[in-house]
Amino acid sequence: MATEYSEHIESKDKQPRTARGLKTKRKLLDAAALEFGEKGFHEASITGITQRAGTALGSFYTYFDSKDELFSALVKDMSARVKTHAAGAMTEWQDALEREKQALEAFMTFAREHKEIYRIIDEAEFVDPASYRSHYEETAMRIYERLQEGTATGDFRGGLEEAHAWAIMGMNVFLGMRYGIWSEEKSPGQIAELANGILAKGIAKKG
Amino acid sequence: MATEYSEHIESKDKQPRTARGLKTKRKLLDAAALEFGEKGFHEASITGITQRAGTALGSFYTYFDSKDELFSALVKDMSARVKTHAAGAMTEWQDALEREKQALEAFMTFAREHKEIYRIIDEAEFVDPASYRSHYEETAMRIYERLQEGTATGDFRGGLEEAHAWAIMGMNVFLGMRYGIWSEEKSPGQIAELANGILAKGIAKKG
DNA sequence: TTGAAAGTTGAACCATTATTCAACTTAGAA
DNA sequence: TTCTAAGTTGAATAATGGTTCAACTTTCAA
Repeated sequence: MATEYSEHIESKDKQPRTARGLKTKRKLLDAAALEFGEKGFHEASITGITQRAGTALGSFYTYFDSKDELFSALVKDMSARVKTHAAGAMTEWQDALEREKQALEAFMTFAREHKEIYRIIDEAEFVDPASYRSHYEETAMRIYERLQEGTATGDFRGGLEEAHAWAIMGMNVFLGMRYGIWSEEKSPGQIAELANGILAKGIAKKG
Repeated sequence: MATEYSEHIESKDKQPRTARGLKTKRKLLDAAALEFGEKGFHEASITGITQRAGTALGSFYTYFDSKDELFSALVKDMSARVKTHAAGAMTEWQDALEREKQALEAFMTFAREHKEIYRIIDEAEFVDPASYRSHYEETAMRIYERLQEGTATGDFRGGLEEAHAWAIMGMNVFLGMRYGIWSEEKSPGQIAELANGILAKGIAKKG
Protein backbone atom coordinates (compact mmCIF):
# COMPACT_ATOMS: atom_id res chain seq x y z
CA MET A 1 0.00 0.00 0.00
CA ALA A 2 2.74 2.45 0.93
CA THR A 3 4.19 3.65 -2.33
CA GLU A 4 5.83 6.38 -4.28
CA TYR A 5 3.05 8.85 -4.85
CA SER A 6 5.12 10.82 -7.22
CA GLU A 7 5.75 14.09 -8.94
CA HIS A 8 2.34 15.37 -9.92
CA ILE A 9 1.35 15.37 -6.30
CA GLU A 10 3.44 18.31 -5.18
CA SER A 11 1.71 21.66 -5.12
CA LYS A 12 4.38 24.19 -5.90
CA ASP A 13 5.53 25.44 -2.49
CA LYS A 14 4.47 22.67 -0.17
CA GLN A 15 7.10 20.10 -0.79
CA PRO A 16 8.71 18.58 2.26
CA ARG A 17 12.31 19.64 2.71
CA THR A 18 13.50 17.03 5.11
CA ALA A 19 13.27 13.28 5.46
CA ARG A 20 10.83 13.71 8.29
CA GLY A 21 8.55 15.83 6.17
CA LEU A 22 8.65 13.38 3.32
CA LYS A 23 7.66 10.57 5.61
CA THR A 24 4.74 12.52 7.03
CA LYS A 25 3.49 13.42 3.62
CA ARG A 26 3.62 9.82 2.54
CA LYS A 27 1.70 8.75 5.62
CA LEU A 28 -0.97 11.32 4.77
CA LEU A 29 -1.22 10.15 1.20
CA ASP A 30 -1.60 6.53 2.15
CA ALA A 31 -4.12 7.38 4.83
CA ALA A 32 -6.08 9.50 2.39
CA ALA A 33 -6.28 6.71 -0.16
CA LEU A 34 -7.73 4.49 2.52
CA GLU A 35 -10.12 7.06 3.91
CA PHE A 36 -11.43 8.16 0.53
CA GLY A 37 -11.68 4.59 -0.65
CA GLU A 38 -13.63 3.54 2.39
CA LYS A 39 -15.92 6.49 2.93
CA GLY A 40 -15.98 8.37 -0.33
CA PHE A 41 -14.97 11.98 -0.76
CA HIS A 42 -17.68 13.70 1.24
CA GLU A 43 -17.89 11.31 4.14
CA ALA A 44 -14.16 11.30 4.42
CA SER A 45 -12.78 14.00 6.71
CA ILE A 46 -9.41 15.60 7.12
CA THR A 47 -9.60 14.61 10.75
CA GLY A 48 -10.11 11.02 9.70
CA ILE A 49 -7.15 11.18 7.39
CA THR A 50 -4.80 12.71 9.93
CA GLN A 51 -5.96 10.26 12.55
CA ARG A 52 -5.20 7.32 10.32
CA ALA A 53 -1.87 8.86 9.48
CA GLY A 54 -1.16 9.47 13.15
CA THR A 55 -0.43 13.15 12.70
CA ALA A 56 -2.06 16.32 13.95
CA LEU A 57 -4.87 17.92 12.04
CA GLY A 58 -2.79 20.95 11.16
CA SER A 59 -0.03 18.92 9.56
CA PHE A 60 -2.31 18.20 6.67
CA TYR A 61 -2.09 21.82 5.57
CA THR A 62 1.65 21.77 5.68
CA TYR A 63 1.52 19.57 2.59
CA PHE A 64 -1.79 20.19 0.91
CA ASP A 65 -3.80 23.27 0.07
CA SER A 66 -7.18 21.70 0.45
CA LYS A 67 -9.18 18.52 0.54
CA ASP A 68 -10.01 18.90 -3.14
CA GLU A 69 -6.43 19.38 -4.14
CA LEU A 70 -5.45 16.21 -2.34
CA PHE A 71 -8.23 14.23 -3.93
CA SER A 72 -7.31 15.48 -7.33
CA ALA A 73 -3.69 14.55 -6.82
CA LEU A 74 -4.73 11.13 -5.67
CA VAL A 75 -6.89 10.53 -8.73
CA LYS A 76 -4.09 11.42 -11.06
CA ASP A 77 -1.70 9.23 -9.18
CA MET A 78 -4.02 6.23 -9.21
CA SER A 79 -4.77 6.67 -12.85
CA ALA A 80 -1.04 6.57 -13.49
CA ARG A 81 -0.67 3.51 -11.32
CA VAL A 82 -3.35 1.61 -13.19
CA LYS A 83 -1.71 2.53 -16.44
CA THR A 84 1.74 1.48 -15.32
CA HIS A 85 0.52 -1.76 -13.92
CA ALA A 86 -1.42 -2.63 -17.04
CA ALA A 87 1.54 -1.87 -19.25
CA GLY A 88 3.75 -4.14 -17.21
CA ALA A 89 1.29 -6.98 -17.38
CA MET A 90 0.85 -7.46 -21.09
CA THR A 91 3.88 -9.46 -21.82
CA GLU A 92 4.32 -12.82 -23.47
CA TRP A 93 1.75 -12.89 -26.18
CA GLN A 94 1.80 -13.98 -29.77
CA ASP A 95 -1.62 -12.81 -30.78
CA ALA A 96 -3.34 -9.45 -30.34
CA LEU A 97 -6.40 -11.25 -29.07
CA GLU A 98 -4.30 -13.00 -26.48
CA ARG A 99 -2.91 -9.67 -25.43
CA GLU A 100 -6.37 -8.29 -24.75
CA LYS A 101 -7.09 -11.28 -22.60
CA GLN A 102 -4.00 -10.65 -20.54
CA ALA A 103 -4.91 -6.99 -20.23
CA LEU A 104 -8.28 -7.79 -18.77
CA GLU A 105 -6.98 -10.49 -16.48
CA ALA A 106 -4.33 -8.13 -15.13
CA PHE A 107 -6.88 -5.39 -14.68
CA MET A 108 -9.19 -7.69 -12.74
CA THR A 109 -6.43 -8.91 -10.50
CA PHE A 110 -5.27 -5.39 -9.80
CA ALA A 111 -8.81 -4.27 -9.07
CA ARG A 112 -9.20 -6.97 -6.44
CA GLU A 113 -6.03 -5.94 -4.74
CA HIS A 114 -6.78 -2.24 -4.84
CA LYS A 115 -10.47 -1.79 -4.50
CA GLU A 116 -10.03 1.74 -3.14
CA ILE A 117 -8.45 2.82 -6.40
CA TYR A 118 -11.58 2.13 -8.37
CA ARG A 119 -13.82 3.78 -5.87
CA ILE A 120 -11.69 6.90 -6.02
CA ILE A 121 -11.51 7.04 -9.79
CA ASP A 122 -15.25 6.54 -10.01
CA GLU A 123 -15.98 9.31 -7.61
CA ALA A 124 -13.78 11.62 -9.61
CA GLU A 125 -16.71 11.85 -12.01
CA PHE A 126 -18.24 14.20 -9.47
CA VAL A 127 -15.33 15.62 -7.56
CA ASP A 128 -12.81 16.14 -10.34
CA PRO A 129 -14.55 15.59 -13.68
CA ALA A 130 -11.59 16.67 -15.77
CA SER A 131 -9.37 13.98 -14.30
CA TYR A 132 -12.09 11.40 -14.64
CA ARG A 133 -12.49 12.18 -18.28
CA SER A 134 -8.78 12.16 -18.93
CA HIS A 135 -8.42 8.84 -17.24
CA TYR A 136 -10.89 7.15 -19.52
CA GLU A 137 -9.94 9.02 -22.65
CA GLU A 138 -6.34 8.02 -22.23
CA THR A 139 -7.23 4.44 -21.42
CA ALA A 140 -9.44 4.27 -24.50
CA MET A 141 -6.65 5.67 -26.62
CA ARG A 142 -4.28 2.99 -25.42
CA ILE A 143 -6.79 0.31 -26.27
CA TYR A 144 -7.42 1.87 -29.64
CA GLU A 145 -3.72 1.77 -30.43
CA ARG A 146 -3.63 -1.90 -29.61
CA LEU A 147 -6.58 -2.45 -31.92
CA GLN A 148 -4.77 -0.75 -34.76
CA GLU A 149 -1.66 -2.80 -34.13
CA GLY A 150 -3.80 -5.89 -34.15
CA THR A 151 -5.27 -4.95 -37.48
CA ALA A 152 -1.80 -4.29 -38.82
CA THR A 153 -0.55 -7.71 -37.77
CA GLY A 154 -3.63 -9.31 -39.25
CA ASP A 155 -4.99 -10.58 -35.95
CA PHE A 156 -7.91 -8.17 -35.95
CA ARG A 157 -10.25 -7.31 -38.75
CA GLY A 158 -10.28 -3.84 -40.31
CA GLY A 159 -12.75 -1.06 -39.70
CA LEU A 160 -12.11 -0.77 -35.98
CA GLU A 161 -12.69 2.68 -34.62
CA GLU A 162 -12.17 4.54 -31.39
CA ALA A 163 -15.69 3.55 -30.40
CA HIS A 164 -14.66 -0.08 -30.42
CA ALA A 165 -12.07 0.77 -27.84
CA TRP A 166 -14.73 2.42 -25.68
CA ALA A 167 -16.89 -0.66 -25.98
CA ILE A 168 -14.07 -2.93 -24.87
CA MET A 169 -13.17 -0.61 -22.04
CA GLY A 170 -16.76 -0.54 -20.82
CA MET A 171 -16.89 -4.30 -20.89
CA ASN A 172 -13.71 -4.50 -18.86
CA VAL A 173 -14.73 -1.88 -16.33
CA PHE A 174 -18.09 -3.47 -15.64
CA LEU A 175 -16.65 -6.96 -15.39
CA GLY A 176 -14.06 -5.55 -13.03
CA MET A 177 -16.70 -3.99 -10.85
CA ARG A 178 -18.96 -7.02 -10.78
CA TYR A 179 -16.40 -9.81 -10.53
CA GLY A 180 -13.49 -7.92 -9.06
CA ILE A 181 -14.96 -5.54 -6.51
CA TRP A 182 -18.44 -6.81 -5.69
CA SER A 183 -17.70 -10.48 -5.52
CA GLU A 184 -14.98 -12.91 -6.39
CA GLU A 185 -17.13 -15.84 -7.40
CA LYS A 186 -15.20 -16.17 -10.63
CA SER A 187 -11.47 -15.90 -11.16
CA PRO A 188 -9.90 -13.16 -13.26
CA GLY A 189 -8.80 -15.88 -15.66
CA GLN A 190 -12.32 -17.17 -16.17
CA ILE A 191 -13.72 -13.73 -16.76
CA ALA A 192 -10.94 -12.76 -19.12
CA GLU A 193 -11.46 -15.97 -21.07
CA LEU A 194 -15.15 -15.38 -21.41
CA ALA A 195 -14.81 -11.75 -22.45
CA ASN A 196 -12.19 -12.79 -24.93
CA GLY A 197 -14.70 -15.13 -26.46
CA ILE A 198 -16.85 -12.14 -27.31
CA LEU A 199 -13.95 -10.38 -28.97
CA ALA A 200 -12.92 -13.53 -30.80
CA LYS A 201 -16.20 -14.56 -32.29
CA GLY A 202 -19.07 -12.59 -30.81
CA ILE A 203 -22.11 -14.28 -29.39
CA ALA A 204 -24.06 -15.11 -32.53
CA LYS A 205 -24.60 -18.71 -33.63
CA LYS A 206 -22.56 -19.95 -36.56
CA GLY A 207 -19.47 -17.76 -37.01
CA MET B 1 -39.62 16.69 -17.92
CA ALA B 2 -42.66 16.94 -15.73
CA THR B 3 -43.78 13.39 -15.17
CA GLU B 4 -45.43 10.88 -13.00
CA TYR B 5 -42.83 10.16 -10.36
CA SER B 6 -44.82 7.37 -9.03
CA GLU B 7 -45.62 5.07 -6.17
CA HIS B 8 -42.25 4.16 -4.71
CA ILE B 9 -41.62 7.80 -3.98
CA GLU B 10 -44.03 8.20 -1.10
CA SER B 11 -42.58 7.90 2.36
CA LYS B 12 -45.30 6.42 4.51
CA ASP B 13 -46.98 9.43 6.14
CA LYS B 14 -46.00 12.27 3.91
CA GLN B 15 -48.31 11.78 1.00
CA PRO B 16 -50.15 14.83 -0.19
CA ARG B 17 -53.86 14.71 0.55
CA THR B 18 -55.11 17.37 -1.76
CA ALA B 19 -54.62 18.36 -5.38
CA ARG B 20 -52.57 21.32 -4.28
CA GLY B 21 -50.23 19.15 -2.27
CA LEU B 22 -49.79 16.75 -5.13
CA LYS B 23 -48.86 19.55 -7.44
CA THR B 24 -46.30 20.95 -5.02
CA LYS B 25 -44.71 17.59 -4.51
CA ARG B 26 -44.42 17.10 -8.23
CA LYS B 27 -42.79 20.49 -8.62
CA LEU B 28 -40.28 19.53 -5.96
CA LEU B 29 -39.50 16.22 -7.61
CA ASP B 30 -38.94 17.78 -11.00
CA ALA B 31 -36.84 20.53 -9.51
CA ALA B 32 -34.79 17.99 -7.58
CA ALA B 33 -34.06 15.94 -10.68
CA LEU B 34 -32.74 19.07 -12.35
CA GLU B 35 -30.77 20.29 -9.37
CA PHE B 36 -29.16 16.92 -8.64
CA GLY B 37 -28.49 16.33 -12.31
CA GLU B 38 -26.81 19.67 -12.71
CA LYS B 39 -24.85 19.98 -9.50
CA GLY B 40 -24.57 16.49 -8.12
CA PHE B 41 -25.82 15.39 -4.74
CA HIS B 42 -23.53 17.33 -2.47
CA GLU B 43 -23.44 20.58 -4.38
CA ALA B 44 -27.19 20.49 -4.72
CA SER B 45 -29.04 22.19 -1.87
CA ILE B 46 -32.56 22.01 -0.57
CA THR B 47 -32.70 25.73 -0.95
CA GLY B 48 -31.78 25.37 -4.60
CA ILE B 49 -34.46 22.76 -5.09
CA THR B 50 -37.22 24.75 -3.44
CA GLN B 51 -36.17 27.85 -5.32
CA ARG B 52 -36.40 26.04 -8.63
CA ALA B 53 -39.73 24.63 -7.57
CA GLY B 54 -40.92 28.05 -6.49
CA THR B 55 -41.90 26.94 -3.01
CA ALA B 56 -40.71 27.83 0.45
CA LEU B 57 -37.84 25.98 2.03
CA GLY B 58 -40.05 24.43 4.67
CA SER B 59 -42.40 22.89 2.16
CA PHE B 60 -39.74 20.40 1.25
CA TYR B 61 -40.13 18.74 4.62
CA THR B 62 -43.84 18.44 4.20
CA TYR B 63 -43.17 15.78 1.58
CA PHE B 64 -39.73 14.38 2.29
CA ASP B 65 -37.90 13.32 5.40
CA SER B 66 -34.47 14.29 4.25
CA LYS B 67 -32.26 15.08 1.34
CA ASP B 68 -31.05 11.49 1.25
CA GLU B 69 -34.52 10.06 1.21
CA LEU B 70 -35.44 12.23 -1.74
CA PHE B 71 -32.35 11.26 -3.65
CA SER B 72 -32.99 7.63 -3.00
CA ALA B 73 -36.55 7.93 -4.22
CA LEU B 74 -35.35 9.69 -7.31
CA VAL B 75 -32.81 7.00 -8.12
CA LYS B 76 -35.40 4.27 -7.87
CA ASP B 77 -37.78 6.21 -10.02
CA MET B 78 -35.23 6.90 -12.71
CA SER B 79 -34.11 3.32 -12.72
CA ALA B 80 -37.72 2.34 -13.33
CA ARG B 81 -38.06 4.90 -16.07
CA VAL B 82 -35.03 3.61 -17.91
CA LYS B 83 -36.38 0.12 -17.63
CA THR B 84 -39.82 1.04 -18.89
CA HIS B 85 -38.47 3.03 -21.76
CA ALA B 86 -36.11 0.28 -22.83
CA ALA B 87 -38.88 -2.29 -22.72
CA GLY B 88 -41.09 -0.16 -24.91
CA ALA B 89 -38.36 0.33 -27.45
CA MET B 90 -37.46 -3.20 -28.41
CA THR B 91 -40.23 -3.93 -30.79
CA GLU B 92 -40.15 -5.06 -34.39
CA TRP B 93 -37.31 -7.48 -34.55
CA GLN B 94 -36.86 -10.85 -36.12
CA ASP B 95 -33.47 -11.69 -34.77
CA ALA B 96 -32.12 -11.60 -31.20
CA LEU B 97 -29.07 -9.78 -32.48
CA GLU B 98 -31.25 -7.18 -34.06
CA ARG B 99 -33.05 -6.78 -30.79
CA GLU B 100 -29.83 -5.98 -28.96
CA LYS B 101 -29.07 -3.35 -31.52
CA GLN B 102 -32.41 -1.72 -30.96
CA ALA B 103 -31.92 -1.87 -27.22
CA LEU B 104 -28.64 0.01 -27.43
CA GLU B 105 -29.93 2.54 -29.89
CA ALA B 106 -32.93 3.27 -27.68
CA PHE B 107 -30.69 3.53 -24.65
CA MET B 108 -28.41 6.01 -26.36
CA THR B 109 -31.28 8.14 -27.55
CA PHE B 110 -32.83 8.17 -24.12
CA ALA B 111 -29.49 9.06 -22.53
CA ARG B 112 -29.14 12.09 -24.77
CA GLU B 113 -32.57 13.31 -23.87
CA HIS B 114 -32.17 12.73 -20.15
CA LYS B 115 -28.59 13.34 -19.25
CA GLU B 116 -29.53 14.12 -15.64
CA ILE B 117 -30.83 10.60 -15.21
CA TYR B 118 -27.45 9.07 -15.82
CA ARG B 119 -25.67 11.51 -13.63
CA ILE B 120 -28.04 10.68 -10.80
CA ILE B 121 -27.80 6.92 -11.22
CA ASP B 122 -24.03 7.14 -11.36
CA GLU B 123 -23.83 9.16 -8.21
CA ALA B 124 -25.98 6.63 -6.45
CA GLU B 125 -22.85 4.50 -6.26
CA PHE B 126 -21.83 6.78 -3.42
CA VAL B 127 -25.04 8.18 -2.05
CA ASP B 128 -27.28 5.12 -2.21
CA PRO B 129 -25.15 2.09 -3.05
CA ALA B 130 -27.95 -0.41 -2.59
CA SER B 131 -30.07 1.22 -5.27
CA TYR B 132 -27.10 1.54 -7.56
CA ARG B 133 -26.39 -2.11 -7.26
CA SER B 134 -29.99 -3.11 -7.76
CA HIS B 135 -30.23 -0.98 -10.83
CA TYR B 136 -27.37 -2.73 -12.55
CA GLU B 137 -28.15 -6.18 -11.25
CA GLU B 138 -31.67 -5.95 -12.56
CA THR B 139 -30.54 -4.54 -15.86
CA ALA B 140 -28.01 -7.34 -16.23
CA MET B 141 -30.67 -9.89 -15.45
CA ARG B 142 -32.90 -8.53 -18.17
CA ILE B 143 -30.07 -8.74 -20.67
CA TYR B 144 -29.23 -12.24 -19.52
CA GLU B 145 -32.79 -13.34 -20.15
CA ARG B 146 -32.62 -12.00 -23.65
CA LEU B 147 -29.41 -13.91 -24.19
CA GLN B 148 -31.05 -17.13 -23.11
CA GLU B 149 -33.99 -16.49 -25.37
CA GLY B 150 -31.60 -15.84 -28.18
CA THR B 151 -29.87 -19.13 -27.57
CA ALA B 152 -33.23 -20.89 -27.49
CA THR B 153 -34.26 -19.44 -30.83
CA GLY B 154 -30.90 -20.34 -32.27
CA ASP B 155 -29.77 -16.81 -32.93
CA PHE B 156 -27.12 -16.89 -30.24
CA ARG B 157 -24.58 -19.56 -29.53
CA GLY B 158 -24.70 -21.62 -26.35
CA GLY B 159 -22.57 -21.18 -23.26
CA LEU B 160 -23.65 -17.64 -22.52
CA GLU B 161 -23.54 -16.76 -18.86
CA GLU B 162 -24.57 -13.91 -16.65
CA ALA B 163 -21.12 -12.45 -17.08
CA HIS B 164 -21.78 -12.04 -20.78
CA ALA B 165 -24.72 -9.86 -19.86
CA TRP B 166 -22.47 -7.73 -17.66
CA ALA B 167 -20.01 -7.36 -20.48
CA ILE B 168 -22.71 -6.19 -22.86
CA MET B 169 -24.12 -3.84 -20.28
CA GLY B 170 -20.70 -2.31 -19.66
CA MET B 171 -20.22 -1.82 -23.35
CA ASN B 172 -23.56 -0.07 -23.62
CA VAL B 173 -23.06 2.12 -20.58
CA PHE B 174 -19.67 3.36 -21.68
CA LEU B 175 -20.80 3.99 -25.22
CA GLY B 176 -23.76 5.85 -23.78
CA MET B 177 -21.52 8.01 -21.67
CA ARG B 178 -19.00 8.75 -24.40
CA TYR B 179 -21.31 9.17 -27.38
CA GLY B 180 -24.53 10.06 -25.63
CA ILE B 181 -23.57 12.35 -22.78
CA TRP B 182 -20.09 13.68 -23.52
CA SER B 183 -20.51 14.34 -27.20
CA GLU B 184 -22.88 13.58 -30.00
CA GLU B 185 -20.37 13.23 -32.80
CA LYS B 186 -21.91 9.92 -33.80
CA SER B 187 -25.55 9.00 -34.00
CA PRO B 188 -27.14 6.37 -31.76
CA GLY B 189 -27.71 4.32 -34.89
CA GLN B 190 -24.07 4.35 -35.86
CA ILE B 191 -22.93 3.38 -32.40
CA ALA B 192 -25.51 0.66 -32.09
CA GLU B 193 -24.49 -0.72 -35.45
CA LEU B 194 -20.85 -0.80 -34.51
CA ALA B 195 -21.41 -2.42 -31.13
CA ASN B 196 -23.65 -4.94 -32.77
CA GLY B 197 -20.78 -5.87 -35.04
CA ILE B 198 -18.84 -6.94 -31.97
CA LEU B 199 -21.69 -9.12 -30.79
CA ALA B 200 -22.22 -10.54 -34.25
CA LYS B 201 -18.72 -11.54 -35.12
CA GLY B 202 -16.21 -10.13 -32.67
CA ILE B 203 -13.20 -8.19 -33.80
CA ALA B 204 -10.85 -10.97 -34.85
CA LYS B 205 -9.89 -11.48 -38.47
CA LYS B 206 -11.51 -14.39 -40.25
CA GLY B 207 -14.49 -15.74 -38.38
C1' DT C 1 -70.92 28.91 5.73
C1' DT C 2 -67.50 27.16 8.66
C1' DG C 3 -64.01 24.83 11.15
C1' DA C 4 -60.55 21.41 11.23
C1' DA C 5 -57.13 19.32 8.43
C1' DA C 6 -53.75 20.17 4.97
C1' DG C 7 -50.45 23.01 3.20
C1' DT C 8 -47.19 27.09 3.25
C1' DT C 9 -43.73 30.03 4.96
C1' DG C 10 -38.94 31.55 6.18
C1' DA C 11 -36.38 32.82 10.18
C1' DA C 12 -33.79 30.46 13.61
C1' DC C 13 -31.27 26.52 15.12
C1' DC C 14 -27.61 23.43 15.07
C1' DA C 15 -24.17 20.21 13.72
C1' DT C 16 -20.52 19.42 10.97
C1' DT C 17 -15.91 20.28 9.11
C1' DA C 18 -12.63 22.56 6.27
C1' DT C 19 -9.25 25.82 7.24
C1' DT C 20 -6.23 29.06 10.01
C1' DC C 21 -2.78 30.25 13.21
C1' DA C 22 0.30 31.21 16.96
C1' DA C 23 2.93 28.60 20.16
C1' DC C 24 5.97 24.87 20.39
C1' DT C 25 9.46 21.10 18.96
C1' DT C 26 12.87 18.96 15.98
C1' DA C 27 16.39 18.67 12.40
C1' DG C 28 20.59 19.57 10.62
C1' DA C 29 23.99 22.96 8.68
C1' DA C 30 27.64 25.78 10.09
C1' DT D 1 26.93 23.61 20.24
C1' DT D 2 23.83 26.82 18.31
C1' DC D 3 20.63 28.94 15.60
C1' DT D 4 17.23 29.05 11.98
C1' DA D 5 14.27 26.80 8.92
C1' DA D 6 11.17 23.08 8.78
C1' DG D 7 7.77 20.65 10.86
C1' DT D 8 4.13 19.77 14.44
C1' DT D 9 0.22 20.69 17.19
C1' DG D 10 -4.79 21.24 18.29
C1' DA D 11 -7.83 24.81 19.83
C1' DA D 12 -10.36 28.48 17.60
C1' DT D 13 -12.61 30.26 13.50
C1' DA D 14 -15.94 30.50 9.93
C1' DA D 15 -19.00 29.13 6.57
C1' DT D 16 -22.24 26.15 4.96
C1' DG D 17 -26.59 24.11 4.63
C1' DG D 18 -29.81 20.49 6.47
C1' DT D 19 -33.61 20.48 9.58
C1' DT D 20 -37.17 22.36 12.85
C1' DC D 21 -41.06 24.98 14.12
C1' DA D 22 -44.69 28.12 15.30
C1' DA D 23 -47.48 31.38 12.92
C1' DC D 24 -50.21 31.90 8.96
C1' DT D 25 -53.22 30.65 4.73
C1' DT D 26 -55.90 27.63 1.88
C1' DT D 27 -58.79 23.73 0.99
C1' DC D 28 -62.92 21.18 1.23
C1' DA D 29 -66.30 18.19 3.59
C1' DA D 30 -70.29 18.59 6.31
